[in-house]
Amino acid sequence: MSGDQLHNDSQIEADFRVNDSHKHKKDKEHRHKEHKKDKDREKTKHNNSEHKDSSEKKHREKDKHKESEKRRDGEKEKHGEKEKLGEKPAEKEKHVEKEKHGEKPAEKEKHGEKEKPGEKEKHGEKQAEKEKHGEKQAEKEKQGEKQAEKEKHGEKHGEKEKHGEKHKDKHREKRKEEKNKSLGGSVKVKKENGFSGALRIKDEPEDNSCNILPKEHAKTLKRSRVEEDSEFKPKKIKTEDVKKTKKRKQEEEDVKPKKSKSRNRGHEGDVKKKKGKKEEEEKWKWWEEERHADGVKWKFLEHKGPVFAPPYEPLPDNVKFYYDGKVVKLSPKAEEVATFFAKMLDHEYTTKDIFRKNFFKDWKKEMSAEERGFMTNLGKCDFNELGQYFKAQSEARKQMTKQDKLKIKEENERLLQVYGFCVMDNHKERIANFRIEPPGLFRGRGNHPKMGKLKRRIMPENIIINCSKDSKVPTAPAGHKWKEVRHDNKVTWLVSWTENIQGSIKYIMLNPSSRIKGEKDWQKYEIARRLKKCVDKIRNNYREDWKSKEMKARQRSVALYFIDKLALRAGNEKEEGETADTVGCCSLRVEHIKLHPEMDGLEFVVEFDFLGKDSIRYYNKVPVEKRVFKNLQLFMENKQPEDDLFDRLNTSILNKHLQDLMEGLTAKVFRTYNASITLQQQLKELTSSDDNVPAKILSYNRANRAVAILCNHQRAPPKTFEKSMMNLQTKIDAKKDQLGDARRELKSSKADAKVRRDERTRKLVESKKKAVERIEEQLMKLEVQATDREENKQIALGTSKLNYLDPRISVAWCKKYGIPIEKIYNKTQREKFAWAIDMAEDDYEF
DNA sequence: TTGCTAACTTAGAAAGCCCTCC
DNA sequence: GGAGGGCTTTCTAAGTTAGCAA
Repeated sequence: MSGDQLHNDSQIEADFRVNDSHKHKKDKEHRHKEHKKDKDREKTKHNNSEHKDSSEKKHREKDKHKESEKRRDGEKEKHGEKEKLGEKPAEKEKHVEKEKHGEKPAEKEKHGEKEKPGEKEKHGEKQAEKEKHGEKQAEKEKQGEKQAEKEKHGEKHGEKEKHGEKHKDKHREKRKEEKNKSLGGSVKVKKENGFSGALRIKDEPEDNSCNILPKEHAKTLKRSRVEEDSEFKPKKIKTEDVKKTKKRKQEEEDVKPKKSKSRNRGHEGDVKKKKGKKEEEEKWKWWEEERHADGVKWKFLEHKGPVFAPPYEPLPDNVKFYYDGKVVKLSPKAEEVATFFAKMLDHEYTTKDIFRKNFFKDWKKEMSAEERGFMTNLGKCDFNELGQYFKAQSEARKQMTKQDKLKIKEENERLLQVYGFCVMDNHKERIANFRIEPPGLFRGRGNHPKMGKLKRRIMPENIIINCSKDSKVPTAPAGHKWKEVRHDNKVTWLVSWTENIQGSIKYIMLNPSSRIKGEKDWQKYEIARRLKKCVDKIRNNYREDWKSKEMKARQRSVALYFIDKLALRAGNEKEEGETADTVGCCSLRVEHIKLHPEMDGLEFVVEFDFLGKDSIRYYNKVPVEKRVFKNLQLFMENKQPEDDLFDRLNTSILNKHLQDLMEGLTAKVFRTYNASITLQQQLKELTSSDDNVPAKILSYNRANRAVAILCNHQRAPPKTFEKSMMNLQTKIDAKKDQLGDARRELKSSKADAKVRRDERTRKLVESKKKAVERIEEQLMKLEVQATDREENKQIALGTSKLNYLDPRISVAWCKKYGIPIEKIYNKTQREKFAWAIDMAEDDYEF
């Protein structure tokens, strides 16, 4: 069932989301009103089956939660320290009783306040050990239940109230069904990736000292740099290489043969090292210079402003639009929006109900009153001629003469030269996206409730320019003016505007090769390296918290365990009806996991199934530690599928906690850390110095793939995948035949040589031998290529390579095994990672 | 503490470009 | 030389995080 069949009434969906930690605008607006209503509802909640207002409901949940918290807090205060430990006298007695009867350390640990921290840790280990090595299942479970019972105390009451009400909600089932459909049949749903944690490397034999000071990590760098918190020193100004711009074209020329060589799988030929080296020498090595003081992003910034989308060109008269079979000459505005739809006719989007509904609604707003009057049914609109016209145009573009193509290319190059660069602190830097997004129809991913809405044309009057006071402010297009000119050197953007779909701000920023982006990237990996030093401590810490008396701490620790073990994203709360229903760790709902005490011969298996960022499905079956499993059971107790799994947790709470554990630590850092450490470890495991270059590259790709799988970087299999695999197989078969022939020839020449014993035949044998070797190598390369491609069918390597893998690991690997860096990073990637390529030696350790 | 949002990173899809092969 | 196909680049959506204000 396709995702568009999901309900498209976002209100309905919003109505039945029960989440006591959700915060919404609506809530705020209605806060005072709701508060009053709340009390009344409490009285009548048992018959309350027809609530229509989600914000009301959420607010109620929130208040109940608060009340429950208050109750607990009150109790805590009353009972002093004992309460802090979550244990009432009676319970304590029970506990002593249990100990008498030979309770396991697990029980003791629950009451860990009695133990010294060191003992605690030991206990934790022992416990894990014991659990692994055959404590009786039944006993364990019983224990877990008791524990859960106790720990829920003081919270359960509120929870029950909450759920008593929830059970009444008749629409919930509907929502559940829809969610299921969404998970099972959304457009972007991919095959199960089926990985377990097997690829993960969790324990580094490194010292586990927790180095939390950012200053320390700087020592590990090749060159020292000014620390974030250090006093600002005026940056050394390095004169810009004036040739650089002119050289760009030249460079591209230089790179062409390089590219071609590196792409040519048949040849392992050297790249043009000399030219490459020269190129790099002339690059500005910002990483050898001092950084700006904290917060200051630049001292001088000058640019030419953005490039606007070309104005709309009306359709030629012979291209007709029909409504209900009759030709309709649309007004210019309506026609423009109609062309947006027509250009997407081949796309699945235009078949989706939500898309069509949103489009038609917004299109109507652009129509004249007359058009609006009679065009009331999108189904009666015939865009086919328009669609064909655009297809023909696109074909014509492909068929253009070389000269015409060159003209366009030159014009693009001219635009790039004018608008594609800025001057930042005396250096000419490339801008990433200097073109303003053209108008069109919004293409949200997954089941986005706003797909199909009209993305309006951005005008200069919508644009905020950011540059330095002493720079030449870009001039607005004739007859227009900028919305605002700002001089804010605490931000990195050059241009911004607010888009109309989500009301979010869009920016024009610098290219990843720029100093400003590179520095940030470098810093990101340094933070991840700092995490490496304290990750053991943090892991021990969260393991301890699995036994905490505080529900919040338990949830936090289990969530952190997932983030660490499974590289899940933090999972911010999202506004319902505004975006696709996707989740991350903190926003997981009960319906997203299934608990299996035993599965496929493994104990305590958690089955995850949810849509993550970009509505990419995350499916994984993971054996977890018993304590995690029991905690999950506890978190799910008395909850409905659509309730938050971690109802006491959000990303803000989690990140604040992480900040206390290590300066600069956030949930995201775990992804970077685990990705990089996995790459390093996998490279060590997979690379053999005896291998030839293609085999080593296959090992690299496999290591990269392990990370991509860990991070769940999926892609839709290329449309031409099957065909290209078949072609490759044909090539392999042909090569095998060729090899057979060559071997036969070698054999016969050898026989010949035995008889004749002359120089000529001996030489012939030699050449036949070489031919066989050459073909064997070619065959091996093809086979490696096939393996690589097959393994890569649904995995996207680029995202992890670009965003999660410390490039110095790759650089060091290349240096160590004599692999040209061009085999791993293409030109753009080399530009982005210039800092790493320059500074990492073959012995670099992440 | 909560809500809001600016600023930035991360993400997959689509478009564009260029190489290989016939 | 042009068709096919793979790699690169562009595009922009969708996340995360920090910081501010009430």
